[in-house]
Amino acid sequence: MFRGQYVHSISDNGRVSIPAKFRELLNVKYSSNTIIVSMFEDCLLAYPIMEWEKLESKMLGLPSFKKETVDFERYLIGNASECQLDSEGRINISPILRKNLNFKKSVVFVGILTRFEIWDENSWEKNRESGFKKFQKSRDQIDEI
Amino acid sequence: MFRGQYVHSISDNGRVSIPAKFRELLNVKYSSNTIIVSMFEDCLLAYPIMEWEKLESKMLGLPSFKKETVDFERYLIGNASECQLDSEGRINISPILRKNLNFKKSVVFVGILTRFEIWDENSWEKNRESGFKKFQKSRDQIDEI
DNA sequence: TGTTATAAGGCAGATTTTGTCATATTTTGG
DNA sequence: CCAAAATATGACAAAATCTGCCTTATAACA
Repeated sequence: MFRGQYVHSISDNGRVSIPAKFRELLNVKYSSNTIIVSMFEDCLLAYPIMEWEKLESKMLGLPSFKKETVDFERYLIGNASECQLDSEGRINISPILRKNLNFKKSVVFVGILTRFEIWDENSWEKNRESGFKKFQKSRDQIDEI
Repeated sequence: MFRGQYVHSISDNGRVSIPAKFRELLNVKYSSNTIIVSMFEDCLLAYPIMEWEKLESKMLGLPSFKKETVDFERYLIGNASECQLDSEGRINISPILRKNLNFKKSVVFVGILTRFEIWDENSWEKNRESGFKKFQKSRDQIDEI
């Protein structure tokens, strides 16, 4: 499972290396170094290809002209890009995604079970301040599930 | 699957190159460089010929005099045009479609699984601002499926 | 038929992406 | 605590991609 945080620097042309722990998980558990990176709120969302395909096959079953489907797909699929880790364990983040999320110098990888997020370091710091409050709010609801 | 966004510039006479990733998918998965381009909301909608034909056969099953069928077909089929990618991977967008959608200098390709959309860059920017809100609205509904 | 407009073919430069190597830094194990 | 291994990242070269431009082909029109 993806867990924990790692800060890496991102090059001018958008290349960044994936944390070794995550790479190992991709190799061992998913036997694949292909991931899909998309947007979600204020960060990138990365899935091992296998997990992403589960999501996509759900989508393919939806009524394809329905407004809600289009809005959802346009956002989540429309921002998605497939990445192969290179021999050094790096991927490229497209200029569009970097611009959208204001990626500057350093990014933070945040592992979340079957996926991981990638934040601009500054955004992550800002979000972390309000994060604890959000966490407090969510506590009770989660227990009820 | 078509995914992600790519910004390309469109020439004065309406020629534009299809993103390399999309071209590859057409070659590898669909073994054809013929696509059908039609209109949809504020953008063009492009299908590999094979996917388009699936859509057409669905339509043939619809009650052909029903108001909704006629309206839908008149719009989607009536605006459709077949395009072959040239040796450099480019297609021409007809003057009518360009005028309808106000295509100026740059267009954005948005991959959505079995099809992709083509937006004028300005329209896309405007839409994107409201896009996240729409995505938020659709999230819960999608989860329930 | 000749003229103009539109579409298509193809080359070539600019830019971007990718692959590989090298080096600095961190982690690990004895 | 030190040596060895693993990791992160910078730098450079090679390859791919995009796009402007020029040319040729086709169609539209007077």
